[in-house]
Amino acid sequence: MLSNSRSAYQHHDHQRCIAAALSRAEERCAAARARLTPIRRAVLRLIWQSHRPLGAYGIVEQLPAITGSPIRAPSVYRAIEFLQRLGLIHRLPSQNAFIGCPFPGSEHSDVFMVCRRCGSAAELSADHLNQVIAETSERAGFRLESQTVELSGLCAGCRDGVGQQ
Amino acid sequence: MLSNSRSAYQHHDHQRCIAAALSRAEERCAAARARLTPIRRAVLRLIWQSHRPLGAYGIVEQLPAITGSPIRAPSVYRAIEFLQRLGLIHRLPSQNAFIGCPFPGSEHSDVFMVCRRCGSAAELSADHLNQVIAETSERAGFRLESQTVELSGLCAGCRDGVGQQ
DNA sequence: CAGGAATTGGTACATTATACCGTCATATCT
DNA sequence: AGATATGACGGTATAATGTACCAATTCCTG
Repeated sequence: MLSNSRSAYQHHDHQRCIAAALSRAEERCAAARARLTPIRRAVLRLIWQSHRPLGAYGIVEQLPAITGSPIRAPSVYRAIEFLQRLGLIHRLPSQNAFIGCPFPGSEHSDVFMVCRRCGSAAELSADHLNQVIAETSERAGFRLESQTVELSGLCAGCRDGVGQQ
Repeated sequence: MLSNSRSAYQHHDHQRCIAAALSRAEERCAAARARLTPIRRAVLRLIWQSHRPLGAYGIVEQLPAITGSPIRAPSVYRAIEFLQRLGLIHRLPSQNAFIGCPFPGSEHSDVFMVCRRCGSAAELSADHLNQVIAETSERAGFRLESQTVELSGLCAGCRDGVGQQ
């Protein structure tokens, strides 16, 4: 079972999180012969700034602090689309927001646990769960192609009253 | 396992679908001492017009044909909120659209199978799947409160090339 | 270097959703 | 029935999210 629920919900060296994500992104881009341009890199860094999903216009607001000059919505959405295509970020439909993927490149299907108190989202890819989803679809005569699973509730920290925020 | 995948994806007497949905709505409202006003009823009927999720502004456009006079967005959203609160409709976050719930009142958690070809969405509540989701959350230290599961793929009809649309 | 593809800049606009306030209807209590 | 509280609706304006389009620039490759 792949999961980043530890680091998403508990104290950790988040600078390492960011650095690791950017490093994985470099790899992915090299492998795909795609360019991690300054804008794309800045958008990815911003999305990784925390483990809380970030909206497109939140990015638009915060980008100038990184790039120096304002970047408009279309450019941000283009960067987002690129990062999504490479599997570096995911979109959480219920929030109109984006979150960094902790294991891009590895085959996995999206399951997100979103804490309603601290807002952090952890990603998880559990073979058993995926298998049951596949079986359930199959039994209903449905040919499953992709899935979005968003679980809402309380993360470990917030449940015990020691949440980060 | 509760599911309406038969009727959602195959030929059936859809007028009965609508009538049954409205009848269930009457019951729910009576039980909750809530009022199924003409607007709310018309919105519910429109959403049940097909098994394809319908957006709020699609409703705004089509409402005059039922009510006779134009109804603006805020009124539609108010009706939607009411119907959601009573569990009569669900929102599909990835589509910004709404779909009638085939089994309101009964305890269930939302799993939707959305056909990318015909656009129809069936709802399903599989005990086993729900249990595995609960277990997976638990194991990750997450206290699950609610869930949204959207499966995308091909329904039985479209898979076999005999889809309704 | 030339040519083509990819990327970005920027305006305008489309789509989805909500804040706000005034009015009207309904239910309840006396 | 009349007073009053609550709920529902009408309607304007605006917020928030997302896209179409075209021009300008940058980058790669022959």
